[in-house]
Amino acid sequence: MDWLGLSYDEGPFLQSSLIADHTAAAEALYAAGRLYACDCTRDAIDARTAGAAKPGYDGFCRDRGLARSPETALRFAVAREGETVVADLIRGDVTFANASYEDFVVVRPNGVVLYPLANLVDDRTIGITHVIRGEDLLPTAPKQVMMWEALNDCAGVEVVALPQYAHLPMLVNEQRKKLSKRKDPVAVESYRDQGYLPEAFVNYLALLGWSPRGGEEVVSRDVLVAQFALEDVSHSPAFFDVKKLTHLNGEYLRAMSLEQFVEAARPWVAPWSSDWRPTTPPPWTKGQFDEALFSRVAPLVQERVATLGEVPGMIGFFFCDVAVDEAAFAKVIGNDPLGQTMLAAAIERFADLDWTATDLHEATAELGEAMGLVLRKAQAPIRCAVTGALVGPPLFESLEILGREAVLERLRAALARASA
RNA sequence: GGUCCCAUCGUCUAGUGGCCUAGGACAUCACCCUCUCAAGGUGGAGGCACGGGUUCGAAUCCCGUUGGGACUGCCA
Repeated sequence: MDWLGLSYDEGPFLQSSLIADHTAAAEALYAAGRLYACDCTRDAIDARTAGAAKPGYDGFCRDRGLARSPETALRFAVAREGETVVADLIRGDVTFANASYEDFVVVRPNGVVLYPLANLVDDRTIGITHVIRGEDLLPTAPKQVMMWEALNDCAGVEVVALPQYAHLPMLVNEQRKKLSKRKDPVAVESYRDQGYLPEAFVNYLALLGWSPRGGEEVVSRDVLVAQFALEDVSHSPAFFDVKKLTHLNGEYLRAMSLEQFVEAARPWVAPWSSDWRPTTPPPWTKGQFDEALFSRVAPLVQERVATLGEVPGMIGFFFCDVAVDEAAFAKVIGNDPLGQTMLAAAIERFADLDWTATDLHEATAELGEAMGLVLRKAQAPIRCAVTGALVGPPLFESLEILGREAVLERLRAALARASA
């Protein structure tokens, strides 16, 4: 929540500190005859209702006039007729038949007030105006409305207006099932760890079930706050699409200034100088890393990554020994005589050359031309020798930044490796 | 089983009776750009679940069907 910049205006409140209120509310309800004692065990209820059309508690103890004891729980006497309406900000009035609710337990035999009532009492005492939660809680909303109104009817209990309810659509997985904390990757921290920006994450989340006016999907937090309305929220479940999140994150990354990008990437490229650090460290050491060098390299990768976690892998060759992609090496150098010739020619040509990206570019093009190779073919062995891979940041800028000595050294090493 | 919710491209959505031969975004495909990869540009394919109504006119309203989901604890 902190990471996402989401904060609260008051609280947090500890439910345990409001226990006296919970008990008082339960007593008031009992005194008003809305709660009754019940000593049925689960087994007894099941035995009684086995084969019945309607499962659940059958109201057996409702009229038995049982006295309260350490063996009795307190159940709420739900009206047998009529209906309860939940005025939902998102879905409108949702009507439930009271008969479809059983007399649910509100207080345990040991006196503990259960969550549904406790939660509701907290809302009343804290002055909650809006209850915004997942759609999965919609079926329990009538119970709360019933109890809320029952409480308002109790003598000596302050009348409090019902809060506004808003039941948000569920977030589902590929199987269209409600997202599960156990089975699905819902940990926000892991997105931070992978290098998603909080602004992008919040932006994407807002897009799930809601859309900004005007059609522009990249919206700042200010616009979000100004435009968002519960009434506009979609009614149907949404699938969390990481691909789209990733795209959006890339847009945010590219929209940053160089300074912002460099700073945002710090935890991934220089974790030792950052308060927070991702679980995967960069392939280089603190001694190998060069802050100034990174600033020069950053523009090369800023528009090529969609998450900050991708940065280290893309620029490792600037700071430490190249991790050679064997398949790539074999393809353009090991098994390709032309590639080796190209390297040899480059070593000679690069020895004395104005060390600028432009000259490097031209020289490589000319070398290739002399061998009948287009530039895309000519640069491949050089790229592989220097960066270890066939894909990466712009080659000639990279060579310029890396410096003549390092480049020549790697070209020679690759050539030696090929003939070994 | 019962109750409730939901139903527009693969995905997220715009759409509140005529502006819809249904718009956008992600993904996807093609082309362009190009030193690789991206980014960017252009274009393509792709959807109103089905059936009845209501109406001069339905993606939009009503009913039904089908499909999906949630809930159904002396857990929170």
